[in-house]
Amino acid sequence: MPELPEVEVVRRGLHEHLVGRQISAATVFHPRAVRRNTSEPFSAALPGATITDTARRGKYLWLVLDSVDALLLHLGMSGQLLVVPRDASASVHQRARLSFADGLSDLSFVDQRTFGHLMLDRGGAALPAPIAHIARDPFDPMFDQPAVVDAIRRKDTVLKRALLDQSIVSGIGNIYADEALWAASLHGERRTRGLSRLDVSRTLDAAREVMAAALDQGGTSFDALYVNVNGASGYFDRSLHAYGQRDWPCARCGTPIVRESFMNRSSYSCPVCQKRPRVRRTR
DNA sequence: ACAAGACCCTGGCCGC
DNA sequence: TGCGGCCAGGGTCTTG
Repeated sequence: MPELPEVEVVRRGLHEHLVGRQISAATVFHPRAVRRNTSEPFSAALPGATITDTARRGKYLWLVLDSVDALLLHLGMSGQLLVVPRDASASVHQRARLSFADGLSDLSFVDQRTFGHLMLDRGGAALPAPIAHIARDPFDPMFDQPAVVDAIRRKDTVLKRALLDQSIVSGIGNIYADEALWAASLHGERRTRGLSRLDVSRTLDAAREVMAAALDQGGTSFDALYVNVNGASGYFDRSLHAYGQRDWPCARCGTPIVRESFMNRSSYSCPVCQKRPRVRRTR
C-alpha cells in the first residue's frame, strides 16, 4: 500500500532508469488506468517526448517531459511501476506500458485493484493542474508546519481524518497515520479543535520521522503487491508499532494493541498509551 | 462551505 | 470443494 515513502522509492528508481530516454510508444490496456483522461492523448502525445526529470508531491509522482507535458502517476493501493526487458511478457494486471527509442527496456504499469491511474497534464506548470489541490508533504522544503498545525486545529473533525486529508498535508495514508498517532501517544478520534498546537505539531513530527525511517529501509510492504521498480519489496513492516499489530504488546507499555473500525477501514492503537476520548453525548 | 459517507476494484482468506 | 461475504484502502463524488 504505497504511501509517501513507497512512492518516493519508486520515484528514485524511475529517475535512475528513465531520465534522458525518449518514449517511442505508449499503450493503454485498461480504461480505468486512464479514467481521468482518455487513452488517446497517451498514444498521441507521448511518443517522441523525452523524459527530462521526475517529481513527487505526496503520493503522486510525475515524469517531466521535454514536450512541456507531464505524465502523472498515482499507484493507488496496488500499483507497481516495473522496468522490464522489452520482450518480457506482460503481467495479467498490466494496465499500460511505455516503450523507448533506445529499445533497452520498457516501463510496465501493473495494478491489480485498478485504483491507480495515469494522467497526462498539458499545462506545463511546475505543479500539474490535476493535483493543484494536493498540499505539500512533510518533506517539502516549503512545508509550513505552523500553518498546517493551525489548519488542522481549525477543522471540525478528528485527528486521524485530518492526517489523511491530502488537501491539508499530503503523503500520509492509513499505515503512517496509525504509526504517527502511536508515536505521539494520541488517539485518532481526538477532536482537532481540542488539541494543543504542541500535540498537533508532535504528531506531524512523528509522521515525518516514521516515514523517513521507512524511506531508509525502502518502504513498507505487506502483501507483495507493492514493489519498487526492480520488483524488490520493502521490508519496513518489521518495524511497525501499531498498524497491523492487533494483540501484539505495545512497545511502550506492553498492553495488547487493539483494532478499531474507522472510516470503513482499520485503525490500530494502544488502549493505554492512546486514550480514546470520551464520546460527546448528543442528547 | 464544510464534513462525512458511498463508491470504485480484485483476489486472498475465512467459515459453512 | 464451492461459494458467499469480508477485508485491504486512496481519492473522488455525492449527500447532508
